[in-house]
Amino acid sequence: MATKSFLGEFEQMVLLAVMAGGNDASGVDISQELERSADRKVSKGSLYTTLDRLKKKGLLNWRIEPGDIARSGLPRRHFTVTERGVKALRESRSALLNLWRNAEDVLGEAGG
Amino acid sequence: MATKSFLGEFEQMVLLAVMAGGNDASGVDISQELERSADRKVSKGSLYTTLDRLKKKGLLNWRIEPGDIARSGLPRRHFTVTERGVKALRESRSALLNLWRNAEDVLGEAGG
DNA sequence: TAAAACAGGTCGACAAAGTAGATCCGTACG
DNA sequence: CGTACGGATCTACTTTGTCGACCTGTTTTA
Repeated sequence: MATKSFLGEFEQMVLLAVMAGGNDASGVDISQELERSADRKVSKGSLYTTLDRLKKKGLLNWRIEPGDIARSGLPRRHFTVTERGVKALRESRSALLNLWRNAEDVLGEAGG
Repeated sequence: MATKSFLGEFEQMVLLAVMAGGNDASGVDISQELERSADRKVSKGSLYTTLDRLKKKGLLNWRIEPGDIARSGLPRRHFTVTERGVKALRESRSALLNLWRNAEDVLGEAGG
């Protein structure tokens, strides 16, 4: 368990946002999900940079969807969290859940 | 809501660890809690650096406890999460909870 | 009592993550 | 054409994350 690599806060959120719509999101989907669920506005730069890093770490992948639909013409990327990504997410969640549990007195119940 | 500042992953965990034992932890308490609940081993350097930064941001405070106890007459710091710290933690938790909820299909239930 | 062995902490430095603005490219529209 | 626009990339800078080495008083102990 030595060199476990932890997810940064934003990385974690991005990964989660990718999965939110069925683990096949476009850049726009992601930023909308982030804005909705985390009340967090991100710039394109921030988002794509993070997406790239996540891929470099093998936690995420994408395929190019040749565009001939809707707005027709432009290809766009569809992102998918990999197995490793899901695993990292689980670990991260479990750690946080533990910690929150122990601080519950002050933080208040998780449910609310 | 403009310049909301988000907690980094580690900062968050440290804050949580401080509260775990009643919001009055020593450096050692914190690193033990981190190790126990998050299965995460941290060096003194990492820990104290983060603690300092957290204080600089007003999310944490400490007082020096003059040492007069048994084997260690050394003074040590006792850390406490501030109101703002608790607030930041709550926000962070709520965002993550939302995101997790939407990704539940793949991550599995939160309860476990 | 000098010198290890310790506990608790501080420093300096560097890697990784977070963030945004300018820019680019192909398409739609007037 | 020229402008607006969605989608994405690049460049560059700030914050966080992480450590190892060093420092300072305390006990132990030969």
